[in-house]
Amino acid sequence: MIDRKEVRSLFKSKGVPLTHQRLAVYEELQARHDHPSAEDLYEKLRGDYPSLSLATVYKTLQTLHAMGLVSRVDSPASQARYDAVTAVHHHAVCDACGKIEDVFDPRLDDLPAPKASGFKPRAHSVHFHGLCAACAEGRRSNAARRSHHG
Amino acid sequence: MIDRKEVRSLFKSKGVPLTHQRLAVYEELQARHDHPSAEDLYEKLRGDYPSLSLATVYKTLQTLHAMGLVSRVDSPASQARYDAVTAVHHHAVCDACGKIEDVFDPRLDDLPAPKASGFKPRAHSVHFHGLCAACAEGRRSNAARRSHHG
DNA sequence: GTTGATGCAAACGATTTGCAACTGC
DNA sequence: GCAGTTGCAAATCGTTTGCATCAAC
Repeated sequence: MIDRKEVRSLFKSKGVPLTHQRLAVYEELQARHDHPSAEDLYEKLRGDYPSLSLATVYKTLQTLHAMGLVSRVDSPASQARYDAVTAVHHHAVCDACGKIEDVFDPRLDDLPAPKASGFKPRAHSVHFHGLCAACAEGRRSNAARRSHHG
Repeated sequence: MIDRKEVRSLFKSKGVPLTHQRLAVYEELQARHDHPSAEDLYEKLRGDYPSLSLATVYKTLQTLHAMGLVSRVDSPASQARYDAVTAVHHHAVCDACGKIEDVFDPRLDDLPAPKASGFKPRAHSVHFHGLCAACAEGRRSNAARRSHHG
């Protein structure tokens, strides 16, 4: 748990201005564990910050994510990607070019089920994130694929 | 590998009309392993089917997915969900209500890395899919959250 | 011949962007 | 005071939908 003082000094150390909105979004996110969306946070924080805009929440989440203070659940890919392989398998996603490779490894197919809270698992999948061979070598041959957000 | 004859009889057995477009999308998807998006498929198939529309590709992918012939990579969630927990952890996603629960289990944190193709893994996460306690019991207390697509 | 799929264009929801006003440092 | 952020509204992107036409069975 990172307290307000630490947050303040982390922002300072990175030279990023700490605004009320940024602190509010971060503290709200710290206070709950239901993985809210940008919209959820906006609706909640509107009460305390009537002038807050949804665009600011989005920008703030990007900032916090870039600083490593928050994580995004699921893939940041905005487009659904399809696969004719329906057998159990997993994926390796290149963070640089967005390429998705299939990973077949029976050791990944049988993982301990989540114990908590009565969840009834039906399936699972493992996503590796890292660099594909091409990007790791520095030849950015696939880089064109990804329309880098920023 | 499912050949054209099997595809035809599978459609017939389910009473789903097999159109040229559906066969084309499915065979294109079978032929490649780069996990194309709907748009990718559309651009590729335009050459052979100049009258093909993007909407048809989307509808066809839904149909194929419903029949279990293709799988979607990543989560079908359309909204990004955030989390102030940046430590290594995993997620259990309820297919009925969309609720996301954190899963902490050190046995999931150290999985065999993908061996193939020179991929350099940096991190990974496991997504369990199934039913949360509430939905498994039939009380759909959280169902409102999910604006069921269909 | 019927039923359901296609193609088109408009609608939609999530996210981003341009720009003027404002605020943290 | 200045650089960088905010708020607004419009733009953008992926995806869905309504409806008339057309193809599969």
